[in-house]
Amino acid sequence: MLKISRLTDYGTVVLAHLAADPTALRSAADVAAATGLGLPTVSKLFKTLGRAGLVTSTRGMNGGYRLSRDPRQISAASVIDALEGPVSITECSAADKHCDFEGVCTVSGAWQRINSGIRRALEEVSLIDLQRANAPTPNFRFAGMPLVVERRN
Amino acid sequence: MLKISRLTDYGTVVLAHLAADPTALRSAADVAAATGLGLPTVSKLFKTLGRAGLVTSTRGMNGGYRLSRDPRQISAASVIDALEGPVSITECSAADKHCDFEGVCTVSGAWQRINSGIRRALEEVSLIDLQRANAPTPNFRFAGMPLVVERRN
DNA sequence: CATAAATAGGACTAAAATGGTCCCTTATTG
DNA sequence: CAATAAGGGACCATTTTAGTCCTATTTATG
Repeated sequence: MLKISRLTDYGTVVLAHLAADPTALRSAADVAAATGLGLPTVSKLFKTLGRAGLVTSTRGMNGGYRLSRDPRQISAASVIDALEGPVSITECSAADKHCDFEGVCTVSGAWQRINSGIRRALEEVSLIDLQRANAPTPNFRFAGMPLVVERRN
Repeated sequence: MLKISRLTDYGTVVLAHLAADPTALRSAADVAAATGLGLPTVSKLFKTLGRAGLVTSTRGMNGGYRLSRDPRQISAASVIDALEGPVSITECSAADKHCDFEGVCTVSGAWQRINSGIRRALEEVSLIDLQRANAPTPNFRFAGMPLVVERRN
């Protein structure tokens, strides 16, 4: 457990896809087709990622999305921040949250340290790392026949 | 985000309480009273922690729970493992899970690294760290009058 | 030996989070 | 002005989570 949500996982997939060619402008539909995710889902992801400043969008015909900065500068942490809100292992370790016990419960100190450790691990990995080896969807073949891969959703 | 569940958080609280005196046998009711958590909740936690081997139980009158080993040997990771199942940041990075895309999606490599980083952070913190400074519930007072602290659930 | 105090196991339910879809609006191009 | 994108947000089904409760079992004790 201690999972990121499935949407966040998908978020890294679509971002990794953009990272493959950071200058290209890709429509949500293109990315959906390339990744096998549903268009509405990809759309929703990009909207959120746009608001968070990880991608920039161009509207209108021939519009689409591209990364707002070098993929090396986009960490797994920032993706999670964008799609799930700031990383904080417990409810009370979130910056703005307060539990009625915070005076008593000084367990929080250790959680803060754990939190930093986790955050460090997440900062250290960039989109480049996520994208590396995430080859463009290969064509599966069985005995020479192309295989159709089921969509993910 | 990237939170542990509330139950897991509570789990560390009750374990930290046991860690305060590792030799003492404490009933679920005692721990509930001391921590301000509900008895059924504490009970449920101990049952699960028992199955995971983190606490040993004694049944019958005057029974209760104690840590099964030195609190220094009980890491935050093991508590999470016990209450939420093994730490794995994405669904497919869990040992037994397989997603139909694992052939294609080599994003997984990076997630594995992230996972190890997180796990390391969680291994490094023991119950001792969680317990330290988790003082026995203080008596709050306001202008000399004792204050009642609401139960957490 | 009966009773009370504990844990053990698991069913059940209300509430919250999640994932996915859809609809309507706005912007841009040709 | 028609077609194609993104933007914003509502909506609903499903799953997960938290918390409670009921019944069985174990053990100390008067």
